[in-house]
Amino acid sequence: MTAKDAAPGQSRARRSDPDRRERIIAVALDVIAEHGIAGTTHRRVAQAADVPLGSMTYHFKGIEDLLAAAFTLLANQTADGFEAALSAAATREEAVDAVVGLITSEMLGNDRAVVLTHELYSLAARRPDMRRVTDAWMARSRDALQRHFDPETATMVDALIEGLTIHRSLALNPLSTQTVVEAVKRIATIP
Amino acid sequence: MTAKDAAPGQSRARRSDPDRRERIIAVALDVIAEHGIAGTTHRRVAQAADVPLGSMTYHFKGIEDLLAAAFTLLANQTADGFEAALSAAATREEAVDAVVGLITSEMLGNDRAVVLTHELYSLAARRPDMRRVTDAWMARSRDALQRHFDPETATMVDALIEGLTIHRSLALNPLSTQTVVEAVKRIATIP
DNA sequence: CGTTTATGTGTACATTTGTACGCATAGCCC
DNA sequence: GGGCTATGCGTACAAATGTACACATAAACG
Repeated sequence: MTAKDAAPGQSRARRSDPDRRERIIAVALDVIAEHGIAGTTHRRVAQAADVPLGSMTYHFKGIEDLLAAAFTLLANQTADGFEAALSAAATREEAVDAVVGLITSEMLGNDRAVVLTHELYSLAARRPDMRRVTDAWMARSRDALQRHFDPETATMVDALIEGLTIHRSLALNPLSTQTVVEAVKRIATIP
Repeated sequence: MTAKDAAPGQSRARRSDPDRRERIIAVALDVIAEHGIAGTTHRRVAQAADVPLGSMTYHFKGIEDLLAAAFTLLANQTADGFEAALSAAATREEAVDAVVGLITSEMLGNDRAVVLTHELYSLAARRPDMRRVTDAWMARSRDALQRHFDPETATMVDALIEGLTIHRSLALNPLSTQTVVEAVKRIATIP
């Protein structure tokens, strides 16, 4: 095919913006967050992204393909932020602070992220191909944590982050930051 | 067409089946676990429960109503088991063991329960009326834990259960029971 | 036993869905 | 500038879905 995109000097701008596919994927995440997978249709995503319906079948093999792309983006974005926060920590104390920050921050804790995570997890539990997305995500998280904690503790911290994030977003009286700090410290402190 | 004719008609008359509604609800949970909310339709549930399609609209106001009933059942069943396990514990050590048992047992940890929980959470995050189901569930869990732990610790343990359950079901190399024990002990041990 | 009533079901139907595909059109080479 | 081709889109269509509703029939009642 004409996949030769190294046209020197000439901006190879085709008919429309080449970011269109990426934009559709990003918008799809918003649609999923608002309506759930059950309410995510080609037409709704197309309208939200302001592209014609035909663009959907042109850019994606099917609705499953779109979902896969969207959740892959979610996993990468989240893992990026996760790694960045933990890489910035130099000491173990700073690492604990970073973990607390991740839980209480808007990155993991906002409603959108929580909904999307749940949708992805329930999908991954049912579909093996989606499982690879969560596997890669968890592997990156684990590695980032192991920069500061021993493997077993890293696993525990990872699980604790998951649980605290969920409970903070769902609970009637959300956990205080104080409690989050205490919990992380208890887990991260080796007796 | 055939409705007006004197068709041979219904040969499978099942008049007395007072548990039919309950059975449909229970079966609906299985369908949700297998196909997700997105793949849960009146027809699929009807077929799984071996009832005619008409029974669906007869017993439920709509598909949303069915989902609400199903998730309410899930919450009650799970909370019952949760309370039972913790009520049986007499000492703090037994309570810790009970928590570990809940995480590693089939009640919370099997794939079906995990999928259903995720589906419920993502639904609850989007729909306020579903939120009441999760609220009641979490309140019961919290109370059960507070029979053995101080309020702050109970909250932490609750979140930890959530996170460990999820990671045990999703992770490539699932956490060992040994690690679960250690994590619960660290959280439940007040410094 | 005949009539009435409440309960349950078969079926039709308007919508919505995913997807395919022919046509239009912009970029590129001569 | 004139064609050629890849790229993108409008639209059509079959399948599936939620839901309403006219009927059938078991149960209750006299």
